Amino acid sequence: MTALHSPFARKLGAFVALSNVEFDVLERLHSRRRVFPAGRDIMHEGQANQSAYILASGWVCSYKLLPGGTRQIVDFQIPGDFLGLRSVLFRTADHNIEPVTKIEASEVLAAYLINAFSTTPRLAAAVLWAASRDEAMVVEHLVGIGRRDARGRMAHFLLELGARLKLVGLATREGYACPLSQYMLADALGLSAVHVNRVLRELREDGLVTFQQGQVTFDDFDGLVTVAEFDRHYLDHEGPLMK
Amino acid sequence: MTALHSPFARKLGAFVALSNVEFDVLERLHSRRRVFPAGRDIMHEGQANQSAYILASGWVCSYKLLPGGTRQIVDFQIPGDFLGLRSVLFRTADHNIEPVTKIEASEVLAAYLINAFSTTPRLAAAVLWAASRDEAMVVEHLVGIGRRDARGRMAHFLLELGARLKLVGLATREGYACPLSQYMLADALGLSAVHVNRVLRELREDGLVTFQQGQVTFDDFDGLVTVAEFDRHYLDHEGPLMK
DNA sequence: GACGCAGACTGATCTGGATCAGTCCAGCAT
DNA sequence: ATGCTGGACTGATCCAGATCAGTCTGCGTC
Repeated sequence: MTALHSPFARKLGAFVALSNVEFDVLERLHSRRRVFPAGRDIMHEGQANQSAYILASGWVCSYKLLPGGTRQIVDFQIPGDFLGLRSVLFRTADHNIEPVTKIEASEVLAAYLINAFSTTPRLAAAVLWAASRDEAMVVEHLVGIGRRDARGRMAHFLLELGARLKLVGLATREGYACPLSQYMLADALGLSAVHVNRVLRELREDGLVTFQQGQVTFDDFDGLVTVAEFDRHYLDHEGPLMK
Repeated sequence: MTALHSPFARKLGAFVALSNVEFDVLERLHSRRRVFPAGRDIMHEGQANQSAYILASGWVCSYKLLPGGTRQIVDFQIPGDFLGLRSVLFRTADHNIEPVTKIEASEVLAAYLINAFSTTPRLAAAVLWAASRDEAMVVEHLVGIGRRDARGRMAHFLLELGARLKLVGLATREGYACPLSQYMLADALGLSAVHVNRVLRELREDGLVTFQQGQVTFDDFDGLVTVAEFDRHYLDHEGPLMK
């Protein structure tokens, strides 16, 4: 059953047990499918009247630029994730979105969404859940940057990404394919690219993880969990909440 | 008209122009009002089946603890803010909540909320908006910790708090009352208490802000905005979106 | 009125990670 | 074949902020 649905519907289905009608509304939500090339931003901070998207395939990152020229990547999105939901709610985008790879995404019209809430109110709760899950990830990211050292941050980041990808079938306990450059890791983790490189080497030399040629390999999963202080329950919400 | 409503209804009213019926539903949402003393946590990470609250008066902070013993304060909540919405959606709390002062808060039952979404779907959008606004603040906080230095972080933090408090009538352009200790600031900004003290002194000596005896005074608002790289549009969403 | 305690504050020292200034590839365009 | 570009990688140096080890209030309490 789940295999028939989009990653997005699958994700929401993990929260509320959805009826066929609700699944239908969901699938019809993403009507206009579009393809974007890697590297060129699809959304800019300050831009008004942006539409939101649901990511179907590929990776993107959301980031903010500071006047000083540095950037902070807030999060990466993978298939099934919302892109720019806040930008719709706020009428003007409060962050930038750049495809890391070529992506496919379907446009979601705000009016459509509100309308779906009226006809199928449980979807409102489900979308609220998805938004809260995103927030939880940003919070975890914040804690990492505020209180973990570079090694811990990197370890935690690689594990979290693994957990998220596993959920959509793109990772195993062994590892996963990862199209991120060390520069992007640096911008995400609040480090310099130079230091990212060193930390990655350390982790590799300690036999914990290897990140080379776009491939993350867990050499010692449990060891990595330890240095990351990774909470194994984080992100598994054990089955639908609302029946 | 707005003065008649709770801070929470006021906040949502800033997003959707609410009908009287909708206002009524909103006010009935927070039924059971409770009082909690300062200092003793009202929610613990890992705790199941927590209820959510809407803060009516006082300050609280949400934080996470790391195994190492350090803590990261994720955000402070002020009147009108949701407490622990994620904990309800996830069934188990993913952070701790500690009242900074004595607080009054009204319990919100999940079933009640879902029900309100069905009868008044526009409220669903409004709550989603409020949740997104919270997320936007966490994101800004993340960017600050990741890419701003200690001075900038502190300056930005004090300005943001000012902006939020002004919205509920608890601050002016001159300053505001702030019950936070330097230790709390440290835990929020990812700094040590010692360094918070020094940064605060620097900002005071530079004639930018004074934070003494629970009182924040903006000595040079524009100067502060400059060192904080504070976006003046951040957090003012210029009137109701949905008419 | 002394004891205990929490918060603000300070100086001295240490260190994680930034910054600077590169090299060394593997494409890929000319 | 030659140059160019972007990412991975390295060594040397520097500095923002942590840590350690205090002092100095004011305030509650026994």
